[in-house]
Amino acid sequence: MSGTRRRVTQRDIARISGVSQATVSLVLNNRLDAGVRIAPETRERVLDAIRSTGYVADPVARRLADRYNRIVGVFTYEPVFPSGTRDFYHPFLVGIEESAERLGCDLLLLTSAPVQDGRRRIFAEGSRIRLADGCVLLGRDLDRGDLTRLLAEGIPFVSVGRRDDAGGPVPYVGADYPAATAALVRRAAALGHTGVAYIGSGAGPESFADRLRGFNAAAAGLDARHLPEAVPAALDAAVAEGVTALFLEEPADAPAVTAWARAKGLDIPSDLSLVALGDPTRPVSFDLDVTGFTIPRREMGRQALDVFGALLEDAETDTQRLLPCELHDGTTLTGRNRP
Amino acid sequence: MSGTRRRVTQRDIARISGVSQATVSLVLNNRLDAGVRIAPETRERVLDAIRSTGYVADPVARRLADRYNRIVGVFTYEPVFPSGTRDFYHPFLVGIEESAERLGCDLLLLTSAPVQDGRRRIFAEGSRIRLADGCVLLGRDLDRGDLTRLLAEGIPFVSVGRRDDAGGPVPYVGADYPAATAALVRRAAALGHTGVAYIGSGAGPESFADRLRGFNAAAAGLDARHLPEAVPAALDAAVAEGVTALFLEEPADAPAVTAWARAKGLDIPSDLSLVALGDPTRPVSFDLDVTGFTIPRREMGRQALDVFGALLEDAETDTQRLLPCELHDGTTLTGRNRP
DNA sequence: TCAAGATGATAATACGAATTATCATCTTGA
DNA sequence: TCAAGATGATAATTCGTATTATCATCTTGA
Repeated sequence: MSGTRRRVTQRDIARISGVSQATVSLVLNNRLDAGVRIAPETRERVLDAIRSTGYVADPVARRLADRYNRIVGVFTYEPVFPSGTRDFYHPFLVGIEESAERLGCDLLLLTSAPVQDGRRRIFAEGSRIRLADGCVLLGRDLDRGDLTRLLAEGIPFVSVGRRDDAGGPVPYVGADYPAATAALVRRAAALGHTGVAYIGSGAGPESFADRLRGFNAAAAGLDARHLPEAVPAALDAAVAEGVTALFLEEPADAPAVTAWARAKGLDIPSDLSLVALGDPTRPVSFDLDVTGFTIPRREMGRQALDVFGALLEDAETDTQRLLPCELHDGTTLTGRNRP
Repeated sequence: MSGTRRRVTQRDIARISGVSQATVSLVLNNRLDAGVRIAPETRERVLDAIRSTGYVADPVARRLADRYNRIVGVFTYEPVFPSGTRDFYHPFLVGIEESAERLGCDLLLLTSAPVQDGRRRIFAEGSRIRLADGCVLLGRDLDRGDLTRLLAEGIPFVSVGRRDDAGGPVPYVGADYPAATAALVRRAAALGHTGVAYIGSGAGPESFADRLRGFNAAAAGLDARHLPEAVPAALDAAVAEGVTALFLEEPADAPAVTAWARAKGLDIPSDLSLVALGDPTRPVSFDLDVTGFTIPRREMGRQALDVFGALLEDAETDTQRLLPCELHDGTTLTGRNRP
């Protein structure tokens, strides 16, 4: 390469067009306030120099001066391009990218955030979050401390997925798990199921708690129970007590549950119905078309950036949104005819 | 938001411990050079203040004082998170991310680049390519004009995939298609195939031309032909003239070719062998385990950033690298026993 | 006793852009 | 003709950190 290359700076533009650095800055920011005046022909001269050099402000310097860069940080609590969960996270990113393109923003993948205790922390030493105008957070369970600090420092951000308050309301675009889960429970009830079970912790990440809440609300009149883990012993007991429909918090558990059922000589769905509360977070190869609902991942990503844009511009928006999930008619939930 | 709590700065630390800001910086960076001396007890005092306040250097300011902003632009000629080609581009990004994390760089996805004539252009009006220290280019066919201009302007960049000169040598990390293709042709020859055909344009992107070149080189003594398109008529003719092994430039065409063969009553591989020259760029669901080679995508991404780092630091490196492809033993290339 | 060297810390400045206060110069109107 | 206002541009400063040149002060040794 031709020796040492230096960025083109405002000083360079100033020298080329015969004005001061301050003038260049004023032209660039299109300042038209009272008190700031630039002669049209001077403005043109500066703009010409900018065009001919392709000058772009150094985002680092801009941030130091507290300006925006049209850069959105994307922070995930796992590697951004994970191998295992990529199929799950990919649609979110597709949506995010779509909106970014529309908004004319670039995405900064916060890859240099070091991994501590097996997961990333936003505010680890040297985190470059401040390079971006703010960030979008992706991941199943975010660190509560991170959220609190983001709020406290006034850094604009949006979570993909509903979040509980963290020292203040957290902006998010989530999926309406309670509604979707409740709808499926009601469908099961309408099909004659009276013994239903929720399989999964129902605690930890908000998305788990939300599902369980929806389940409990809709199962009020039924014989409902909650199995924190999909272990054979618990499943055995539930079935023995008359449970005929299982609701899976983690759809990736479906193969394991199916295997158990097969071993027990139970047919799905004629003996036992199976409902998946969402999409599998791990890739599973599976032959059953499980009834359940689909998380509007792409749309969540898209709207997350919309909310983010509104936050930056202090525009009025609904900063806490729950999007409806689409119910999926599979083959694993059928009518209950036995007495 | 709870008022604006100002960051703790070196100035604050300096005030607390009764020294100058410069001293704080020296202590922080643990400078022990000749000419820089800090009394142990002063150092302790400063460190105490740092510990008690939880001070962390502002990465933005730190970078401003640096020559580089440690941002690597990632430019793709299609959306970075495409739906259709995701499985193909994904591994490159994984590798790029890995190296970025190691280098302490952040990745800026240039999603704001406007699409013109159906593809993105680097140097459009308002291009933000100069936000970063340089960039990594991804895509099957890059715009020659863009490459020329990048070279002319001395912007550090590395192409993922080999590129022809564009007014100068283009730094790249590519896959050695000629070698891999030639190896497979030789293997076919060793298995008794004498009539072989290359299916695909063999022109346009460098990766296509490279494959055809490798094919022709290794097929010198055979009855070789080149079918620019995988259309039935051409395939019929080739087979009629004694071709027994097909080499697919675009592995995603495999299902179409297989369907044609099936319709003609040709069995793969007993009547006709099939070789895939790389990985499918589009997702295909397919039941055959096609013999061919695999592009070292992750490693290409990784090394691309290594080269990029070397370019930035004017370090000596091989800036044009071809990585070997791994041959994949499938079930579609077998011995030819007929006379 | 006094110059030479060692020691410890600081002032000044750079990095690149944004902003405010200020300064010339030119128009007016009376 | 001259003060008041309009016009156009700039010098100086800010953001937080890193670095270099410089400056006191204190030890030595002869």
